Amino acid sequence: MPFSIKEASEMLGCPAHTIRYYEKEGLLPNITRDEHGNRIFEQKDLNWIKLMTCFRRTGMKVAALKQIVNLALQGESTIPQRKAILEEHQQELHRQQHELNEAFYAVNQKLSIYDEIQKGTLAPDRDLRMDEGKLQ
Amino acid sequence: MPFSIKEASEMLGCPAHTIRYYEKEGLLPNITRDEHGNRIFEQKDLNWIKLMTCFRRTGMKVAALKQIVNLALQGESTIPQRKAILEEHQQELHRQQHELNEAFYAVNQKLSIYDEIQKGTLAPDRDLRMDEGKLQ
DNA sequence: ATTTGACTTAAAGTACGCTTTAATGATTAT
DNA sequence: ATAATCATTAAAGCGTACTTTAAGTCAAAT
Repeated sequence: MPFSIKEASEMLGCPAHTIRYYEKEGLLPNITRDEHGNRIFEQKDLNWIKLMTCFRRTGMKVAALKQIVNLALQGESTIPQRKAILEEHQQELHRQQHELNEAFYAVNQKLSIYDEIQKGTLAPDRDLRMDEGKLQ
Repeated sequence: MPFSIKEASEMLGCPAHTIRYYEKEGLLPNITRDEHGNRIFEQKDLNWIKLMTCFRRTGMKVAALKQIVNLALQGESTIPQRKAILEEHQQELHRQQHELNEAFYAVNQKLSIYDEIQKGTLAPDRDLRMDEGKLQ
């Protein structure tokens, strides 16, 4: 059940150096060590790292994650603050969803313009243009 | 119909310095100048900048945008390469959508765990844990 | 025995995308 | 006339998140 940093790294798809970096930054407060000082990862640690990387990949800053951890370590009374941080990230996710939708629209439009040029349906001089007004 | 850099900046919600930086990097090849060397932005320029920032905000690198522009300047024969770049970005958008969905799930779950702790429905010692197995 | 490989640390380096600074010039307002 | 406001450039600086390097410890394999 316990894993080495290499195993953890492989299971998570996350470089061992990055895991050490996260621990140093205070994102992983409960990683124990064996008799040689080597890190031991349990399943719950992997789950926590998964959560951290999930939030990181969607743009939450290391400093914000650190803050959540620090608050959690102070106990239940800090739940309102933690909630506020997560709700802020939820907002950020909504913003990203909006940007993603716009980008999907734009890339699809560009690709179909290319198709039309290649089929000869469209004059070829629109290379550096958007179709006016369609992108908010 | 023509705009100063300040007007463009305000209309786009993008710092003037950033617009200059994009031009210097070759992302905006067709910006003309007035008799004093000041940039003049037309609606089509604004549309193009909008497209560039849309792609940038979703993680496309400045170098990739530059490459698209360079290819477009070489004419219609480069459409296949441009298409390839855009299709790669489309893949990237799908990856981001997946990450966004995971993050939405995780943040919602965390928030409802907080709610349950506050309502007394859940024991309060799960602060640093994910609910096992629910996040892929 | 010694080589191989996994682990440790602290610190320096890198990539990227701006952002700020500094030095200068022109137009408009008072 | 002079100050404020807008513009220009090149270059330096910055923030973030790693990533790499260097130097070392330990245990198993040859």
